[in-house]
Amino acid sequence: MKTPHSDPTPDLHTVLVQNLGLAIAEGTLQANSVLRLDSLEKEHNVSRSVVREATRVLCSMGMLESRRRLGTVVQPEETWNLYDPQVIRWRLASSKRLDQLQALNELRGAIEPQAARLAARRASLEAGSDLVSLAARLWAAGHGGNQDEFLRLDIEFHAAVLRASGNPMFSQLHNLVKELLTGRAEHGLMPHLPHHEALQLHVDVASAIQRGEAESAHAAMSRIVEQFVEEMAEIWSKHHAPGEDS
Amino acid sequence: MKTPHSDPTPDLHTVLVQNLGLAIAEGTLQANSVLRLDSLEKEHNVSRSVVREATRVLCSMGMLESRRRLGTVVQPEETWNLYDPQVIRWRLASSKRLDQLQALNELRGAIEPQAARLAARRASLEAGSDLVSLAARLWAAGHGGNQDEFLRLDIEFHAAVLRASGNPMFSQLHNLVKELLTGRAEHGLMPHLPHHEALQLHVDVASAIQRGEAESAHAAMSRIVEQFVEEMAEIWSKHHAPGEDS
DNA sequence: CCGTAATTCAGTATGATTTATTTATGAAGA
DNA sequence: TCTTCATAAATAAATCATACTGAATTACGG
Repeated sequence: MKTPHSDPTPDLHTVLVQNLGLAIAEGTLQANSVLRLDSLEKEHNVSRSVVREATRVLCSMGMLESRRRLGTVVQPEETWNLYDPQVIRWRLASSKRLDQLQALNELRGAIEPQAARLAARRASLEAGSDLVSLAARLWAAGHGGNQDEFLRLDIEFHAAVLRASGNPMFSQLHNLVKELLTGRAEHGLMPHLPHHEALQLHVDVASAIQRGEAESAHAAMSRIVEQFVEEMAEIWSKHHAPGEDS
Repeated sequence: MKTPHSDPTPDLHTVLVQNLGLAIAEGTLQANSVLRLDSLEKEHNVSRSVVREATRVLCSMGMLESRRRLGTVVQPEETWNLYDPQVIRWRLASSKRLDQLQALNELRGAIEPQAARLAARRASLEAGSDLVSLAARLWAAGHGGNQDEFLRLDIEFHAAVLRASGNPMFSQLHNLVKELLTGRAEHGLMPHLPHHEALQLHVDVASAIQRGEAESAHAAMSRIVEQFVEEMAEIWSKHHAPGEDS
């Protein structure tokens, strides 16, 4: 058996996209900087095709714009595709990580309650039951102190609600929520025991959706997100005594 | 003076991205179809580099995935970047236009009220005043029956609120709102005279933001979006007697 | 059944050529 | 002298064509 999780050496253009994307997101490559393709070739020791493909991708993300006779120009943040998964990751990896986290939390705060509301209006009986059972298992895992299982079910629950909204644009944000939840766990910003209220709220969301009570579903989901942010902020402030960062 | 709005012949790779993107969004190229680079070369009469750059871009949008020895495979909708401006346009141009419009309206319904709420908490005095004055001009244009001016100001108003939210991910969605508003106007789905209530609601949003009344701002903006959808649906149903589509 | 070779694509490299755009140039006109 | 405008030169991206590398799959032979 070969090692199951060894990335089989990513393609060169992928690496270059990564490098440039990170540098632009970080600000190392400032807006309005001009890059020339042939210098990128030499700096990164790759061929023109690789450079072209990479820059082309970054152009479509709004991070570059290539103009004849000028070069390819680094674009300001306003034109980036802030919803592109890669851009999100780059921003999370940059020094503006906290700003990005806040933006993502606010986005989540806008989307998830609305998704819950729509789910309550649209979810099939089956989907409703699935959500209720998911919430029950989540509740059990929370009370049983099984952190890994709790995280897994939490992610699955929120993905299920988003999916039940019937709006593909909402469904797609399950990746977002996933990143936020795992991010919180990885950085030790999660309380050892999930708050009882939070557990109950998940159950409330599920049963409201099952019963078609749109406004209750919306309200409960709003509380979940609010609590999430509050908890994170609280534990964050404990961890970070004045004078720290990163 | 040369004609000001003549596109200077788009680059070949751009055209190819467009063609393939449209075909995939439409479903002409179904998920799991396999494309080969050299056949694309011949079919579109372009060189290898053009094909590679185009497919690379579509890969980064999640619409293609290229695998060695296999070819490049068309991906299902779930993996597309539904927030990419190009993808949004392609979906709006496809036969699923109505579904996409609904999804976008629901997204807007989630984002804008939350943006108004945050704007109320964060907007500077100056930004608040600007909003109020913008709303006043909007109100005047609405009452004066100046449709073009009304549309222009409406777009500007919503963009300003999104910007005032302080969340760049929200700000970026001003393009979305713009497309929805202009789309409505272009398709004759706009009442000749904007409803008085709608005009008043815009004023309400602005003054709530100026005063820092987050919940009022949220509520008023919610009503605006609700009304927008209702109006569109109403006029839509009048235009489309039973048995029509397109 | 397993290991090896052949096959088949995408990935990379490189040289030559075309095209759009800016900048420089210069001639005609005020 | 200074403008104006057309024209030419320069530059870097865009395109084309070809060759070569490498990974994954299939076919083959033991």
